[in-house]
Amino acid sequence: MSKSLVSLVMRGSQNVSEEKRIAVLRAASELGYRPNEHARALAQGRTRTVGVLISNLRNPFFAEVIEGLQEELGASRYRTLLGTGARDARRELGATEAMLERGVEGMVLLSPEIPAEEMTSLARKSPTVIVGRDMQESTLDCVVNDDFSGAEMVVEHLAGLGHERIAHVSGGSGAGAVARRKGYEQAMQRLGLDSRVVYGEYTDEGGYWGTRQLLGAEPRPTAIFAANDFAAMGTFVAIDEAGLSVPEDVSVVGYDNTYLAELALVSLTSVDQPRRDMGALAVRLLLERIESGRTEPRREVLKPRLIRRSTSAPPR
Amino acid sequence: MSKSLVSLVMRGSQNVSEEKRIAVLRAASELGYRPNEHARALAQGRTRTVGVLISNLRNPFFAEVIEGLQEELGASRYRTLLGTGARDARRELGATEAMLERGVEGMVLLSPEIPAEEMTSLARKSPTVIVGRDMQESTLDCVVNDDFSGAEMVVEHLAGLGHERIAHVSGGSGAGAVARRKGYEQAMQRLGLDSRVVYGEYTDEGGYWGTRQLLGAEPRPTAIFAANDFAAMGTFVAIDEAGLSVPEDVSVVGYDNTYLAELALVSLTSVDQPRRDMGALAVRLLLERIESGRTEPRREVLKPRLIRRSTSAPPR
DNA sequence: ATGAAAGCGCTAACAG
DNA sequence: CTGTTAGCGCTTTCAT
Repeated sequence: MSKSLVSLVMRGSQNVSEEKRIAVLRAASELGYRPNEHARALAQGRTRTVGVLISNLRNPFFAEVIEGLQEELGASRYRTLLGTGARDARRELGATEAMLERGVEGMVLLSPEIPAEEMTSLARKSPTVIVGRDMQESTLDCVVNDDFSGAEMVVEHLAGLGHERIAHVSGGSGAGAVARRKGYEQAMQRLGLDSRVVYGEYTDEGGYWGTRQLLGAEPRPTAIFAANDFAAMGTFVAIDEAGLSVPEDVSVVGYDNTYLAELALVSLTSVDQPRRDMGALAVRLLLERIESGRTEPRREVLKPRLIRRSTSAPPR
Repeated sequence: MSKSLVSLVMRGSQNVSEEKRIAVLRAASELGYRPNEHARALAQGRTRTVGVLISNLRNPFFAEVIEGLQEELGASRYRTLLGTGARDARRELGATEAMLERGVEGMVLLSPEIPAEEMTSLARKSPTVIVGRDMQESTLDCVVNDDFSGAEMVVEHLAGLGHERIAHVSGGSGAGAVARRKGYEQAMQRLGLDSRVVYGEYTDEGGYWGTRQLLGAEPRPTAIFAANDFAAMGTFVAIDEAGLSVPEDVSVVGYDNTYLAELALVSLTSVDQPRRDMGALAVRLLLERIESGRTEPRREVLKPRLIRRSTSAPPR
């Protein structure tokens, strides 16, 4: 019973007699034997592991993306190596470096803050795909949702309910915020309505202050498209403070369809990004590079969908 | 310029001439050299890595625990290996197995669902500490918050405001739910008040249905202690449906002080667990086992604190 | 201060 | 079908 025999058994080779196989497996479990990944990686020169960088663990957006990711990865018999960035570009880079030292064969970066140039040089070292941050003219693969058309859907939905004064609290410099604003503006224009945008942020404070501005001027909007669900939470507060109510006086729509939107207390109409699909697609792109050696960049834009809930209704 | 020289330089040994050191470093950066963790781990026979199992990525509770964890780990020059369980005991076990194969020197499990026996046998293979799940009479280390006294604090707070009919929507079989209920009951009894507990869950639905029961019977409570913040969200809905308002008619207090509680829209009085500290403490316990070889189990119980916000006020 | 050589636990030819 | 042998890239004695 030599090492190679054990090795064959552990990898489930066909060329082993049933007798030996059983003997090996029993011995292994009795001795509590566990194969050593490091030795294996070293000998094989590969790891079948891909690194996944979570820029910010607090963002509930990622959980589902990662589920989609891991499912697809598991199906291809790859393992995952998770890293975190604490939403700081330097730490993110440190995390990618650590992953590379651990021999990942490729990386998926979830909404990284890493500057574009550094990203390009990263991608030269190892196949890389970005999720949730648009890399327009890059050599990198990315998968994003179509913020532009998501915003259009919001406007169409509200206009369809009869709203004309539809305002937008933007997401400032957040990921996708510009596309959401542009989608809003273009849809408004197409429908012959006047745009009204105030600067905000992807936070409830941002939504709050933006909405205060909107409600402070006449004529006030009958509907507000908040840059994301968090901002929408702030919008509610400002509306309430103004003595108005949702959706009777003002309709509110968010973006991202986080579980905030799902809470019965909130029941926010919002735009859903296909998170699991985004994760799965990212893996497929990555494996194309790893296994088929594709090199020309691809940019996948997934269609979001509007989830109607209680915060949008026809104007009075 | 031999391999050993390079090795010395890479680890910053003193016994290298300045000349050679520079030469090596320059060559390394020119060639894009990156040390191979696997080879290193194999040669050294150790990894300076600890595994961290996140049972459920969706739970926002973990982000801060992990920050505390990683900070403390970094300070001791250890690295982190993250694994996820998707709140399923079998997957969690699979994840721990994968970590072990990757040679972690110990593990921190965050609110794992793994059955107690399996956990014990796990801990025999590798030093292990549990965070967020109480292992009363176990051979394992654990760090938890004091759910019992947290619940007492809630009751004292509400009683201090003048409430007498204080009800509790329990967390059913969730982690810490029993201790929270007992703390509530004991504090009520000590204050000479009648307990009223309905069975719930750690979800907004659980809070909703529990609260409906409470409000359906006379005399209705003037304050409700929900098992956690999510349940409190459901409590709000039920109170609203009953035509009552918070905190005028009914005060509400949650537990965990998640960011839900912080949202201006919610502004929920809640009990805060010292999450970062819990993470840091877990690491210290683990390192004691790894480096000092401690074997007798320790159970650390951290005091939570009450965060007063807008949902608790004196009764009418 | 630097180089040579052995070996960590495994896999991958190759031989039997 | 099973055993032998030679590395994978690094660290670690031990010489020089």
